[in-house]
Amino acid sequence: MQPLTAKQRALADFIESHQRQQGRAPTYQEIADHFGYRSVNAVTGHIRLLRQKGYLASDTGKARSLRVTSPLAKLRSRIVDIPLFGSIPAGLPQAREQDTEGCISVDVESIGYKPSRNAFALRVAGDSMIGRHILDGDFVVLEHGPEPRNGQIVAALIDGASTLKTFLLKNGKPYLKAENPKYPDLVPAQELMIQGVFKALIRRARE
Amino acid sequence: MQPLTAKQRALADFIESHQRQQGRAPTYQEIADHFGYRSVNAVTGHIRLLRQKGYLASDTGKARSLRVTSPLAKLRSRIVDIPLFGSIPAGLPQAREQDTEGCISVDVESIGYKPSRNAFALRVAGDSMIGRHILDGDFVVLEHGPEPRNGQIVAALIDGASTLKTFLLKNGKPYLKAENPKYPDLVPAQELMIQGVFKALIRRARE
DNA sequence: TTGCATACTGTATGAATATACACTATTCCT
DNA sequence: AGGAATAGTGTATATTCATACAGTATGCAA
Repeated sequence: MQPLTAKQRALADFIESHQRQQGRAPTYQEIADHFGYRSVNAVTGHIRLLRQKGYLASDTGKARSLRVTSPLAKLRSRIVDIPLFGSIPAGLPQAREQDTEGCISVDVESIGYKPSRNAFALRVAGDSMIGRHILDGDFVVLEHGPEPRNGQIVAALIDGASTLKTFLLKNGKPYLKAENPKYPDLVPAQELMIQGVFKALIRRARE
Repeated sequence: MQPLTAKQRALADFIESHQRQQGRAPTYQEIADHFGYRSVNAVTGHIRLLRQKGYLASDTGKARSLRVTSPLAKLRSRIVDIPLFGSIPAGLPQAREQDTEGCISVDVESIGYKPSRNAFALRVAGDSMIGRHILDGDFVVLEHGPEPRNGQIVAALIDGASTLKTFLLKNGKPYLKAENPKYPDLVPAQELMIQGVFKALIRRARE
């Protein structure tokens, strides 16, 4: 790709940040206003060059159709928002709207699967799953609904709090196992509410 | 929030998916076309109701300004794209454009810090960092540039391949330590290229 | 039945928007 | 000095687009 001049890079950066912050691309007029141009044609010229060099794309005649063709944007796929629950009191039937403390946003490729509407995220409290390399403070993405298979990690409601455990089948009976010797080993999974199956994990570095 | 009718939900869904796939919100005409309406006013009515109920926002008079006010979208912050390198041969000066195998896209909140232009991601190969609970196949986000502090996890170029190690200072001298007894313990960090400091981790569930 | 909300068709209009044409100034290279 | 590329001002215009006005039809509750 041909290099950009300073002005052209500034323009491209502005278009990209406007797109992200406002949710829509700027118009030529808005670009001109931002840079203090008294003529929209100052913008037109720059855009033409940016397009020739392959940094911008747009549909002729369409309003607000400017797109920065960053090489990364091409690789990015669909971004999904997964609600982060502080606590899951009971059945989480349609709890998506309530109790949402935050939001995990990742693209589908990054977490390796396409979350359904029943996906949710939890912040891990405690080190009961350290044997499976899940740490206190990690964020786990879980899928609600599917029947857990032997050995999968699940979130279960135990004594009013949701806890991560390994789901085990022993002689056909489901058990939950904590992956830390400090915790009681096997809990019969009878009457337990399995809230979700572990799908992905996000960890932040400690400072 | 008041509930939506089936038609209204379909409309909201279309607006959202159009926004995501095309990068810009649809016009009233485009919505009408998509649903086969012969009049744009069919759309106008629905939009008015969606706005009244708080599901949609738009700036009057602005083109393509429809925004779905999903409760999650409000929580989502800026999404950043981090290039995923297959391998980092040498100094990674401005290697962002090349060698990019993929793209990790997350919002800033989710990974807990704002990546700079020097951030990059690697797929972990091997279990040399299992002592720090980083597994084979995990994706790690690293920040290039800052001087690593004692105990931080870094990616270093050793024998032509980048490897994760713990950065240690012993008597003022920098060492690199693998967190697995199977690996040689301390490697003098002299002459080694520190490529980045560990900032975040993304793990997919094994199937 | 009488309303009332939803779900449309059809027409119209002004503002928003992209984009072409005509020029000037500056910088950099030859 | 001359020419090309970048960086602007100013004016104009055909679309695109949001939105208002005037209706019709249907289901649903009082």
